[in-house]
Amino acid sequence: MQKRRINMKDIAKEANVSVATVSYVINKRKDQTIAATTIKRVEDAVKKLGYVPNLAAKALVANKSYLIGVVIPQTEPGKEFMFSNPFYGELLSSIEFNAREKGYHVLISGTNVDQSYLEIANKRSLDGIIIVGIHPDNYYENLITTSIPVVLIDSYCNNLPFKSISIKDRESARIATKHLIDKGHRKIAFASGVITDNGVTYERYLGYLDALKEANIEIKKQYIYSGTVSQDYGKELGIKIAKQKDRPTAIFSTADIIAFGLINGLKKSNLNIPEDISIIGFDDTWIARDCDPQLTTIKQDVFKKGEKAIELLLNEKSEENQNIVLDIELIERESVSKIKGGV
Amino acid sequence: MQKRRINMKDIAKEANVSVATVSYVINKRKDQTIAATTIKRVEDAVKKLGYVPNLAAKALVANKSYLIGVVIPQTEPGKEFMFSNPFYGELLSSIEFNAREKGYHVLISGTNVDQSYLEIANKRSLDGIIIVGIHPDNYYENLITTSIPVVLIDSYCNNLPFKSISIKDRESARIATKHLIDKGHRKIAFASGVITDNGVTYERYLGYLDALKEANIEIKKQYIYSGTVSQDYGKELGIKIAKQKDRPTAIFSTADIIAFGLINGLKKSNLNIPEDISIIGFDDTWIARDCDPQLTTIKQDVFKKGEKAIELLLNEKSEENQNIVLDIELIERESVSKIKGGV
DNA sequence: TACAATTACTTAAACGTTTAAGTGGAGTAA
DNA sequence: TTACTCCACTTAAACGTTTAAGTAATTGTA
Repeated sequence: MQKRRINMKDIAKEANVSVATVSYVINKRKDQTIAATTIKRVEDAVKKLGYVPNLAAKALVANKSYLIGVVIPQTEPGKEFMFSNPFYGELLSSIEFNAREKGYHVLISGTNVDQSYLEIANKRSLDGIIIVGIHPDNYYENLITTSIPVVLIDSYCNNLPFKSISIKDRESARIATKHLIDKGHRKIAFASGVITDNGVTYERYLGYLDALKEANIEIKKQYIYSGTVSQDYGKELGIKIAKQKDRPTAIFSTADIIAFGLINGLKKSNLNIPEDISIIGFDDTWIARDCDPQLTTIKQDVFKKGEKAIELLLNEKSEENQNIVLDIELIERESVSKIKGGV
Repeated sequence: MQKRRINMKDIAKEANVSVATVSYVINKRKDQTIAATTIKRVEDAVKKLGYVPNLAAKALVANKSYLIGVVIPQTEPGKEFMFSNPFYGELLSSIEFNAREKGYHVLISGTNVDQSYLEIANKRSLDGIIIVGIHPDNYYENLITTSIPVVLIDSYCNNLPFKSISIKDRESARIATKHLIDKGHRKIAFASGVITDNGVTYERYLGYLDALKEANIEIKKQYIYSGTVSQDYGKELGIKIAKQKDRPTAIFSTADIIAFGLINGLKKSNLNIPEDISIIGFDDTWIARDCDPQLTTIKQDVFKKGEKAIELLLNEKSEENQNIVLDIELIERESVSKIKGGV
């Protein structure tokens, strides 16, 4: 025999009050006056019977689920999440932590084909959706039609009416590239994942170009590499670059994990880092601290990214800035040095 | 003005049938006979009005939420998930994928203090809970009281009545250690995270001992290291081992990520791998493929682990084996060699 | 021809909350 | 004394489903 769930009715009976009173006590409603003795009776009954509210019922009447959907990029639809890049795992941790602080829970999901994620969101009456990273174009179009609040993390859909959190992507790429230029480098490569219109990668590409232009360095197509955000691509690329005739002396990589692969590939090809080639990464995940040599990189505050996302999503006050841009910091470690025979 | 949600009543009106009929059509109930023309009318109405079912209402009446809770270990309660170990990220991907295949969604959560996770589970009427890895002891005791199905992944609470998925942890550790012995090693170290009673680490420790005993090798306390499952610990340990007087010639590490750190630490101390020290890892995550040298390791099928977990959780047929043990495979790469001057 | 079975529905209660509106009674003001 | 305001509740509808039970028309069987 299935144990019946204890509900408000049971509490009401036990405390000798009506169900409404129980609801008022449990929700600590300020606009209702309840006698202290009654409150005590209800609270005792809750403890005695081990009452746990039924969120489904609450969701039904309030049309509010206390559920936040987080969409994480996947290597392929239906395949692995991009947790091989530690950045996403850390971000998810932060989102979950901050959501729970405010009484919300997190539903995860990968990129879906067509509008099925919105269907999930509606079915579940999600209170908000956080979209991390870049997804197919039509993904965003569908999103516009929903009345569920959306926050975009790390994508540039400036023409679309979404709240967003990002960092100074273009500026940070400029700073990273300038750091290499300041060390005397002029043959500077750019290594990234796929460059898409509304992605951070494109912004970082622009920042890279900015720095070169500022320093009057010619932009060379053969120094611009783009593949996937993975150690595998980085390694492959490292080996390729090592073989290249007019080799770059420094590489700006848009992710630590690519930089990590680059180091592997270059070292495998008997090049020394930073003596032969300087490398700068992006994100400052643990990978950066555990490369050999340790990675000079652009640090972003992942925890804050998650925190702000939840804040923005749950905040109804629309006076607030709807597009938060967080600061970054250049962390100098061992993978960048002055150019050989440099000034 | 907030757009009102389209519900079954609207569909019923549009299709000129009762709400019950709509429900029967939408749920494709085999035990109900509905005229083909009626089905068509209802389906057309659904499309026309863009009806999306309300899962909260469904959950309320059915006491079923189509929601599965996944508890992921955290570095500290309230801190980051252990996604720095890629194994957990991959596992979560698999769980989410397989859950969605069956119409369920995944709610993530970290380890919580006291019984609050169960409270969440009850509030949400979760249809199942998957607990990944090891959690504080009292965590499991609380879990027993619930009527929600629980599946444990990678923990050994044999005395507790939970379904579980694991691999042959003890056996695989024995195989790994034996592999080192077969290569002529006799000074074999064991490097792991914290060894807890019901954890995989303890089982692997036993397997390590099994192999040594089989080969009549004396067990030396100074060869048994345990810290945290992180590259940081591995690196620190590598440096420490390099300085040690009677250094081991091989190390069995219970996680690729520790092995990765070990390689870094040892190389930093000017030892060569595998020439000076052989290393074998565990899990076969991408880290194993991208160490330099590439890691010999024990491969486990992470996708299958997630798949079986969902299967076991959702399967009511209790005739089935309630403790699934998956196979592993030794993957030989570059980090293990015959002992120097060996036979 | 009578009645049983089948088909194709409909009716209405139930799930566990929230909340607007209602109800007495006590206290206060005129 | 009457009227009004608080206080401390209660009543009952509503949220959007599912489903057991009921019904009316049609078909099948003896």
